[in-house]
Amino acid sequence: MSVRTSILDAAERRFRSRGYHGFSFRDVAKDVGIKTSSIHYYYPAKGDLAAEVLRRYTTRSLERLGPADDDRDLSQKLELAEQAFGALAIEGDGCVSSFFANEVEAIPDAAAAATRDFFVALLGWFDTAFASAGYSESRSRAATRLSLLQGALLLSRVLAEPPVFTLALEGDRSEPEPTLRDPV
Amino acid sequence: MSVRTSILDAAERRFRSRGYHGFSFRDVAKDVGIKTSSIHYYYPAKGDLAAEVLRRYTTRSLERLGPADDDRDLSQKLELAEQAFGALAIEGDGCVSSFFANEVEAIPDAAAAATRDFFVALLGWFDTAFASAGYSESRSRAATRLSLLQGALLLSRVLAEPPVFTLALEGDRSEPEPTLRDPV
DNA sequence: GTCTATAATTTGATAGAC
DNA sequence: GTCTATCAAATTATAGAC
Repeated sequence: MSVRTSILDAAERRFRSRGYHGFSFRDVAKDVGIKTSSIHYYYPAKGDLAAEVLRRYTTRSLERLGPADDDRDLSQKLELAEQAFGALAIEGDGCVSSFFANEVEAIPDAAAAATRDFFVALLGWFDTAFASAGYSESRSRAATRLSLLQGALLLSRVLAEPPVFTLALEGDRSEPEPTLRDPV
Repeated sequence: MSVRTSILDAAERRFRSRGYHGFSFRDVAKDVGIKTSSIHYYYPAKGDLAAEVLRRYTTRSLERLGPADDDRDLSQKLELAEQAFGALAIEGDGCVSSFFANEVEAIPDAAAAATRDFFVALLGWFDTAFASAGYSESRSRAATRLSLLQGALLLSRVLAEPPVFTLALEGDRSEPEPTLRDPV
């Protein structure tokens, strides 16, 4: 595996577990077994490294999910997405999303843009999946679905209890709450 | 208003918009109009300041929501919670939750503990609200509800579009997706 | 209580040898 | 490409005068 890839891998792990400002070039250098100046050789600034990690993550995520408009069942697609997020919950890491969510105003422009691109891409994927299955209001359904997955991941991470992720998804399959769906 | 309170207010704003490591004592000092050493007088370490901000936020949130088991309708309670999170979405700030969600492993113990306490408290509030309304599986419903609100807030923040919050909540009120609720 | 001054460390980043 | 050496700036935090 190339040094470039090793750097990306190590940086991704650090970004996911500690946020943008939660680690330094030294940490990554030590992880990879090189010196900090070598990281700068591949990625001039920390923001460049972050943006590249995010772009790779977006690509990988979309590949894992597959086309949003192919002939698979909607349930199959949604379940796949659930599994993808669930895997992150078990690893105990955050998603790239929560990644820089709170720090979005405190990171370089390139990294912030890549973060937004990730959300736009995933929201679009869910939107297309719902629309191609014939559902109306596909965009709000997409926003709901993505929000639920993100939030569930957040909870399981903060509470350090992966089962919380499953619990949150279970609640979504219970009988609907009439009073909520028909507000007074 | 006391200096102590001004410090907490300024710190809370900074924590919410930039994360734990996204600002320095200098920023807060400048916000308040004092010197950094004065902050240390009230809060010896940054972790103490963070923990206090979080504890205050938890208390304030619970006060705003009111008792989870009083005789108000469930829909009324849920709507209040929705409004509370929605207000944050409009302000463009994150919730204390997303606060340190991703950084939870990179912040002092006291702050991490206070972050978890917040989630436990809010999860408990929803749980009690559902249970006292006679709903079964109140805990999974609570996890779902809190996840949805957190995730919707996250999305609206990253996409810098407060309406996304409303959109995500709307999707939850649409007709359920049969295939999802009855997985193959 | 608030300040000045400063310590001690860490940070992202650069220059240049090999 | 990877290293050594180093920089300038920023960071949390402390000591002590007033």
